[in-house]
Amino acid sequence: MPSNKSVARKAETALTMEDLAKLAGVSKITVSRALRDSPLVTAETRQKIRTLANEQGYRFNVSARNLRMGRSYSVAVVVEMTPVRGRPMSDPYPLELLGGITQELTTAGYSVVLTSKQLMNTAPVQGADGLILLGQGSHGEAVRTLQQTGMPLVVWGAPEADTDYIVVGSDNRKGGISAAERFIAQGRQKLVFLGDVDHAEVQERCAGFIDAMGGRATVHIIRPKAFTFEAGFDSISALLKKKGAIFDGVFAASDLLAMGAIRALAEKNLRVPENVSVIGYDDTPGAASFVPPLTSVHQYLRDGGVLLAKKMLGLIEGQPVASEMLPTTLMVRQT
Amino acid sequence: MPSNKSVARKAETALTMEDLAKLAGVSKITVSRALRDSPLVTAETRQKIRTLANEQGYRFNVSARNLRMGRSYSVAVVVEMTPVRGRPMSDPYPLELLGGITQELTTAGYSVVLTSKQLMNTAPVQGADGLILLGQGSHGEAVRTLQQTGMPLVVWGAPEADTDYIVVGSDNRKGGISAAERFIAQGRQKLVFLGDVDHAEVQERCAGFIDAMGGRATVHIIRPKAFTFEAGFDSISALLKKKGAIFDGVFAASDLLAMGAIRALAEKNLRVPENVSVIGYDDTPGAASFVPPLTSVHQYLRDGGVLLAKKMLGLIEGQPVASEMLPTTLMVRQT
DNA sequence: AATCGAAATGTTATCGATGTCATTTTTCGC
DNA sequence: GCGAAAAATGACATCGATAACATTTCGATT
Repeated sequence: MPSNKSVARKAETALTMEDLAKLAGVSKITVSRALRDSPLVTAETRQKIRTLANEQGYRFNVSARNLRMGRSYSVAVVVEMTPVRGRPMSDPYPLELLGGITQELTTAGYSVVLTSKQLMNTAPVQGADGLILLGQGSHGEAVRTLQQTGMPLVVWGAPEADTDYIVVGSDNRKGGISAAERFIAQGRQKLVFLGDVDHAEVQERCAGFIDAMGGRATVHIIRPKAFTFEAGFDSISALLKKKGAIFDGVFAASDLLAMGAIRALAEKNLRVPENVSVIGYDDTPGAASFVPPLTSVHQYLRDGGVLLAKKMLGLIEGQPVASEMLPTTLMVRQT
Repeated sequence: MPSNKSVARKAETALTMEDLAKLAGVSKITVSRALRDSPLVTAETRQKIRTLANEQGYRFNVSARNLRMGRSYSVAVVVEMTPVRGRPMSDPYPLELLGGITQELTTAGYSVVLTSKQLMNTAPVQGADGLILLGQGSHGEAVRTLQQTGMPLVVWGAPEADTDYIVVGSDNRKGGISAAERFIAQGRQKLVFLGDVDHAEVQERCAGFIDAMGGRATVHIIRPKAFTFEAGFDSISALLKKKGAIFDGVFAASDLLAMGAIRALAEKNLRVPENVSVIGYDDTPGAASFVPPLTSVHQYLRDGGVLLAKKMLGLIEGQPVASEMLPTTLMVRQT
């Protein structure tokens, strides 16, 4: 049974490496080395000191190391934390990215400091070793200003033309292509793309989709403003009312749009996928449990977060780093 | 036009207070005081030093202060950053809370360190001045362990019986009451509550709702497992198929449920609100732009975040702090 | 057994800001 | 205009960990 020495100590002032050193009968630098797994210390003494540290409930003082090292071992992440019009409700997505980022950076010994555009000039952000930007859509000028500070910078989103900062994003073009490939395999002839192509990412999906179809089918584009169930329902309902509007496949820019579309089709007694095949985007939780289970393009957001973090670590360590797009996977279900 | 001295300096080693002191012809402690708005320094010299600091692009060294002060001036926030079954899609809600927390803490000079349950025993979290827990549902034993560390602790959620930690949450009971009051004012007689009452927060809403009705109407409870549009649609569709099931009001535990309900009613040509009145919960963005605009119980999540942060700051400063529930507001629209 | 070199450990100085106490400057009453 | 109190400023030590350099210990080779 372990002693409760450590608990008893809690009230007292915090232990330092020097205290441990005295207890172990060594110098404090040896303690430092032991706790950092330095090869300059015997496996034996390392072990001795580590167990001692545990017993005594030693807590490493981050500030002291940071001061000495001239680094903060922290990365600031800029997130939009208020609901944004246009992508309502459907968005646990920044959270998933954050999950990946946090996991990777924390494991590497960095802390993740959350911030927003408005708070960027506060000391903790200014003092961070790097900056990760999670925007939706374009960043442009804001990024340019940030680059001038020389702080390592990584951005989530779609790569833009003439920029030289590191971008990590989901390959929307390939997402569109994978949807097209499925429709080709099914021999669909008259297709509908459903989504606001003013949106940069949606634009990419649409372009990849059309290019991959390569004229094997007609593609009619409908551009609802929102990404919601409602918008999908209404768009397809309206389309079905027009006589002569016949189609056998729908590729939607979000799962909610796709679900709305399916509901609209069902109301007109069109069967999915027999009459019309439908593919959604995002593979949100809920797609799989929808009735019928929705075929959807999966984005690896958590992996995206991990990748953002890895790029950042690379930049901090001065390694060569390049932008990268993540693959997508078409999750084939029953639509 | 401002000089670019500061830009020129960037490449060099960072400025310290001592450097500023030399430039200003004072001692470094005076610089320290000036930048902290200490009353021990003349308004004049303070101004002089501040402008100098700006010109030179001085950056405060957080680590040095933290070491000296024996504090980290950081608060760790524990969030579940993977999608959780049961509350799919519908959740930008931790983000809104985070927004409020970040705003308040950062403004108060603290940094917000993001973390997860798995990463709690890493140094940055261990060294934080406090811990905010954003869970959904119960915390129980986990909280108890944390309390033993003596670290200030604030939790988001519903207050539980025999606990003594600080809780901030939305007053679900009052949310239910406000819905009831509206139905009473409208003279509705046969009501439906739509939501999974196994969920602690939903349970509260339902209880408040029924208590406030005080027998003025019958309340039939339907408990879909999910909070989705789909679930709402299916639940109400099924109910409408049963003959004899007549009702003139629906109170749903989420906006999506309410929207699904409305769609189901519309399919049976029941008019909202003439035949059936519907009230949702959360007032998600999208509720207002729904057709028809949805009446919903608004939760002040951002304010919730701010309040969490304020309680935390209070705890850190040793002030007496109590748990608190936030009010809700019934946003009356057209349903 | 003596010597050399590698391995292990120790000593000292340092990172930048701030509390404590000492010192200088200013203010104000008579 | 002098002295005492108040206001403003400064010198020094300090927080805890680590890099650079110094020293000791140990092992192997001849």
